[in-house]
Amino acid sequence: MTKVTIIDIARALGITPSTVSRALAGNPYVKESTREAVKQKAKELGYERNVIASNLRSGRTHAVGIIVPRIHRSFFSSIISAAEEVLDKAGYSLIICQTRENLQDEIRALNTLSGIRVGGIMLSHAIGSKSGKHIQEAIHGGIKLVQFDRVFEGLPGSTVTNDDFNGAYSATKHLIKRGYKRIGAFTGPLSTKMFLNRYEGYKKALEDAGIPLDETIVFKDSIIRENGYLNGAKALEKGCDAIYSSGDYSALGALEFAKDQGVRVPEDFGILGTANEDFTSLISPSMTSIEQNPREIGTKAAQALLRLMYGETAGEHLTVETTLIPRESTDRKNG
Amino acid sequence: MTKVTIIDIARALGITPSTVSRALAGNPYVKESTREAVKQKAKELGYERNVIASNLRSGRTHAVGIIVPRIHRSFFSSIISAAEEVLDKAGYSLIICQTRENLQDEIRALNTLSGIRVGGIMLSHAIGSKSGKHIQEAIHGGIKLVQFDRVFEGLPGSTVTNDDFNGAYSATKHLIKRGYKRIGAFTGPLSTKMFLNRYEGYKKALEDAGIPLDETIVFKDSIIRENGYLNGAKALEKGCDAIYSSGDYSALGALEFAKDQGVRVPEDFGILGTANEDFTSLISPSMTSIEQNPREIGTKAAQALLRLMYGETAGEHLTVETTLIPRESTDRKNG
DNA sequence: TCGAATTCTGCAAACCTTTGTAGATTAAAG
DNA sequence: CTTTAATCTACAAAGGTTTGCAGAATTCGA
Repeated sequence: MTKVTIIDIARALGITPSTVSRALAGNPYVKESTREAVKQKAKELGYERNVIASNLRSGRTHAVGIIVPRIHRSFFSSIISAAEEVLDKAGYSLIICQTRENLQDEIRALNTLSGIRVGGIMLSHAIGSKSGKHIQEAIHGGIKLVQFDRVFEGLPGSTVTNDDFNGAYSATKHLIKRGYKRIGAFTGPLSTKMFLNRYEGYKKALEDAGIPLDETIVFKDSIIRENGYLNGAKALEKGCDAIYSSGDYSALGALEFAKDQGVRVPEDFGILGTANEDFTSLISPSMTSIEQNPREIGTKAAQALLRLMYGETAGEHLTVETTLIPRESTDRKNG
Repeated sequence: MTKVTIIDIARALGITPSTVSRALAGNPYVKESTREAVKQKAKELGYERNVIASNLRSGRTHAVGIIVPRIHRSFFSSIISAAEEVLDKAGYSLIICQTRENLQDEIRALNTLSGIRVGGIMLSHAIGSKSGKHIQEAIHGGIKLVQFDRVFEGLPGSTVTNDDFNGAYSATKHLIKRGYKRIGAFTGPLSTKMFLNRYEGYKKALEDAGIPLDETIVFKDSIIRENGYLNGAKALEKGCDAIYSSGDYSALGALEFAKDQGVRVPEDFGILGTANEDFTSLISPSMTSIEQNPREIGTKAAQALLRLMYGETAGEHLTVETTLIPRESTDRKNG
């Protein structure tokens, strides 16, 4: 049991706890010789500062929370990993909570963190969470907020999101450059801002290349593998020679359909996904994908949170660029 | 700023803080009507218990730490995810730390957690950590320890590991049943207990089937994809018709070599990996693999930690069974 | 109706650190 | 040798909760 306190040190040296506290805290008003003696004795007795007591005095923990839908999704775990590195260096501990896409769990997590008196919260909200009201309520008492990836508007604090428009734009442009002529799109519900932005990027790239938009080859229910398979069939039927997909799994579905039908990829059919999941480099043919750079999202979100807590900003909106990773599934000789 | 305290509630009701505290804590000695009034007033004033203060009084945080090499490795993030669910239900927060396989970071993490006065630590040690000495030192003061996956012997507390012997045994048996006759093994350094156990399981399965062990088709440097490719070549050269691998990535390498050479999988060459990485179900042919059930490891580790903290045990050694996931890469008609 | 048992509540200390204020000591200046 | 300034240290309160002990109120049996 370690229970050496500054009182023990003070007693051993015949001085008071306040002096010991100041000596340890680096207060310049304490004599050098005293400071040395204190440090010496502290080490000798195996003193360990009681963080809880010092937190109580200051009213705030040296911890921050991160709330994500699912920890084990590679996108989120990469963000967490990067954020942890930044926060650890700054002397903050990271408390982790997951919502399983569920509003109730999100509220629970917010309450827990606010109860612990964390200095701030990094949040990517659950699908089941339809407005930011409960978040607004939970972040009283000076708790700072950084939203990343999935963002509600109208909340205080900072945000970090991907530049989805440009990601989709450069993806589509990549397909055009490779000589594909009739490029279909896989996307999700356009009510979600992220999907909308990607769709806009896709449209803009077509427009800039003088290719008319054909809404019959835009598939707005393509976020899972099965639908990718089905919509891949439809796309081929409608004469597409390439697909830009908002996700890797739906792109994989289309790839599987093509292989099943003996359609050659990339020669006759180009496929490009989004997220750069691990498997994209491991399957055959390997799949071109848009890397979202989750580590950078995590780093920026953590740094933004530190700035909020230090009072260096009242809120900022950061974007993280995406990176095109070209692979075999679009690697055909220029048209 | 929420700064309603039990003192405010007490004052508003004309009673004392101690009664309020007891009422809120569910102490049976407080009158039902008083308790109701307290709860009512607490809600009315928006009271939020100051966890820091209560921790200071009790000397212990309602938090536990988890230390892993890398958060974003799917095996570990699944463990973390499952552990979080158990701990959250029990009212504990989970603080996350990563070592990046580095001893220095591991020591830092241990010190941080011990400084925060967590109730316990779940740990899978870094490769760079060669003995448990620094762990021993850090877990003074009643902090409980659960080691999982990578375990040092001789430390207090509990452990949770896979049943590697049986996993390898049933994997090898699966290959034998499918009619493969000459089964090679991919493994890592046998100084690591985990690899040793798997190797023993492989040997036992051969022995039970009356197949003599041939050390020339045991490849002890096969944990990465590249070596899997190279050793896949050697194995085929030596007449193997199947490979049991301690990892999925090296198995993938062998699979790629077979495909490059036109060797048919599973007809002429069976391949079986370990870890059941995402990609194993996504590649073609899909790969049979040993699932390690990381979620179960996480669940058991968290439960074991709770039992330690509640004083229900002084230490236990749990194993998690593995599960064979049969897929195309070994799916040939019985020889 | 009285005493004892039971149920309930208050007092005050304890958890350990930080910090404003005031007092003490030393050094420098007159 | 005294005054002023500069440097250092002590005192005590504050931060909010929990809990052992004692005392008050209530209930019950006799």
